[in-house]
Amino acid sequence: MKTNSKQPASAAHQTKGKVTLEMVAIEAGVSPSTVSRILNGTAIVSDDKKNAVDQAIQKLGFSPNPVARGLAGGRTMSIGVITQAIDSPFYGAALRGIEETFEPAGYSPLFVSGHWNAAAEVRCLDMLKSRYVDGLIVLTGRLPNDTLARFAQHMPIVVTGRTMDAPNLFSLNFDNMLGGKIATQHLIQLGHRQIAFITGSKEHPDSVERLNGYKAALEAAQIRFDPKLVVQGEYHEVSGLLAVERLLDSNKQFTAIFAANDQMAMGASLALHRRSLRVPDDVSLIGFDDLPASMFGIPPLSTIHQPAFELGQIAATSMLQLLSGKQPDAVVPEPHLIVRESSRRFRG
Amino acid sequence: MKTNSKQPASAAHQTKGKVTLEMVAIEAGVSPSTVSRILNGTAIVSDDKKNAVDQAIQKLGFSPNPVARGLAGGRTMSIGVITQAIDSPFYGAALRGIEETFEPAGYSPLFVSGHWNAAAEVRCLDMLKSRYVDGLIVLTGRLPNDTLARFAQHMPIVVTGRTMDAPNLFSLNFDNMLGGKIATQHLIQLGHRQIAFITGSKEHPDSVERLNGYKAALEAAQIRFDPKLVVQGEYHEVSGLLAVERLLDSNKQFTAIFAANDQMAMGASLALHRRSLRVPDDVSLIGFDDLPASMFGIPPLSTIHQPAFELGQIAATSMLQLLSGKQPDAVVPEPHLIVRESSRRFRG
DNA sequence: TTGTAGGCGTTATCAG
DNA sequence: CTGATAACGCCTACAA
Repeated sequence: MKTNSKQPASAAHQTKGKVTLEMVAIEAGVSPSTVSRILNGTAIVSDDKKNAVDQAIQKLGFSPNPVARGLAGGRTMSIGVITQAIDSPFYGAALRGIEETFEPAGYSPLFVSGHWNAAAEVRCLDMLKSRYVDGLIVLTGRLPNDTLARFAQHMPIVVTGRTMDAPNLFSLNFDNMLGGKIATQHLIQLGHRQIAFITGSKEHPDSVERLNGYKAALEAAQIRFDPKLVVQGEYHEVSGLLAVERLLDSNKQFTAIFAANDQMAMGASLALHRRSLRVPDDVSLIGFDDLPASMFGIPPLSTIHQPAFELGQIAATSMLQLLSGKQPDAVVPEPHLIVRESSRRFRG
Repeated sequence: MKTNSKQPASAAHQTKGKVTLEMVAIEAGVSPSTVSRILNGTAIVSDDKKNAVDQAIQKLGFSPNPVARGLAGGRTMSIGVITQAIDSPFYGAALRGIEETFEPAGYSPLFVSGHWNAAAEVRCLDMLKSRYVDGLIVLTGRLPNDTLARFAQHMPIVVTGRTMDAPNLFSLNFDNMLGGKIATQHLIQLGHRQIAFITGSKEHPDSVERLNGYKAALEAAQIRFDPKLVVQGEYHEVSGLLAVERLLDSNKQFTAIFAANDQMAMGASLALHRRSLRVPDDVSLIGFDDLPASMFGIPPLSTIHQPAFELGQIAATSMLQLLSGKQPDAVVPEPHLIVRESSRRFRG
């Protein structure tokens, strides 16, 4: 809990007429440049002047104007954040993590949606550049690596959902393959051998990684991979529902389903329910992401926890480090299994 | 050092080096002020100059710098949006509506979270003002009306979740009372007479309105209002779950539950499930909001549809109108009932 | 109708 | 170390 107990001195809270840097300079009896230098730590200034300025700042309740800063080539104190849908239940938590870690640092995030569309993301990029953001956080998306690398020449970038190496850029990847493997292993350990997999959108790299994890787990358990058990989804509820219906209609036997995300798992669950198949009694189900809502599904959904909130925090922290010239070294937590009530031992 | 070298105008679409208004002016053979005037429609300019400028803009791929605009006192083309939690499943849709309607208009929203906390919202306000947003959209929250009215002197404001009248301010309210009434009536028409109500957070005005609707419906049906059937929740899943447990433990009889929002309904549903009470066979359940996920609950949740996405669109549209000097006249759609599978006729 | 000259609040580049 | 003096890119009087 941050209490931000930084109330400016006396009548400063009035904040009415804007206080400018120049006013501070006059009040402190120094030049504007000196004030600026103190504010930005751009150069060393004598202690007495520094004190005088600090006091003047307190007294007047001055706070630098980010817009003017932007124009003058300084820092805007704003970071562009390209998410893919502003209302995504998954990225939502990441945005919160970003917001919360930037706030105490005085930075404000600028959220824009890329809609999983490279062209749209490029537009976001231009918009953000025109607004002089100090840095950029890209939550996955489809921008080509080299576009990102090129952009990183202008401002620091933190990207998630991929691993790449470029100057002034830090990437944060989550081990989707491992997550997929863990989920599948869980089902296998429960005695399931006919495990269906609902994929995410074809173009999503993480979906294919999760599929790879599924295959790896199968192979490790010497279960033959059967393409007929793989059905295409698109990462949202209806697609999960439809996928299961197709699966059912195909008459392919299965005793468990691994959905590449929780939203599809929810859809799958409903499809099963409609056909009078009970979860987990008749078929076990596991999702991926651990959305807040998954805990309250009926039954509560077993899933792979993905640390979206922490991911946001880490991305923001890394950005802060980049901004201050340090090399970030954070690492995304490993996926881990959350066993709830949608999966259980297979009894033939 | 910049030698003021003109761009040879050809590779303009490259958008590389920033194109300034001054460059456009030179290209078109007019003065910067003329270009500005054309851009902002500030004054009448001769057709030929206008054409020349338009062409120059096309050719150079010019687009005005919002930061410079902000500093110079013009429009930043950005609108502050105070939402309450950036990852709220309910407001998420509204944000999307806002984003989508602003985009084609060239405005970009600045999303900040107020956390249902007046002090935090005031900080957001200051932050947004310092960033020279052209307008402000406030999604409910707890800011006092007069604070809003005062702020509206500086910039147009659109508020949701309340009805108030002030110059340069437009308010959009949803009929929560009616919604609550409709939900309760639905249950009553199904034959239920012992209907529990799970409230939202105490301080939320919409929660008490929904409760009022509940009471009104009861009264209209000549059912005595019983305070013991009202349990306190806090608008999130766990609180709904806990509320139902308390209700069950109180041994108070009931055959249906109306939860003041879908999230609590989900929690309630799980609590019922844990006690082996089936929805809707043993108890009918209805929520409020119609979250995207509610359609995929088990069973799919009956609820009151609240047009969050449209609300966002309407708020943004109204802002656009305010910005162009028109008086908004939009009105929020009325609540309506969505009957799904969590409610059914009572059979004693 | 159109151009010129300031100025918006900071930072950066020079001299001292 | 510190202080003038330009920018930054645009808008808005004021003049012409």
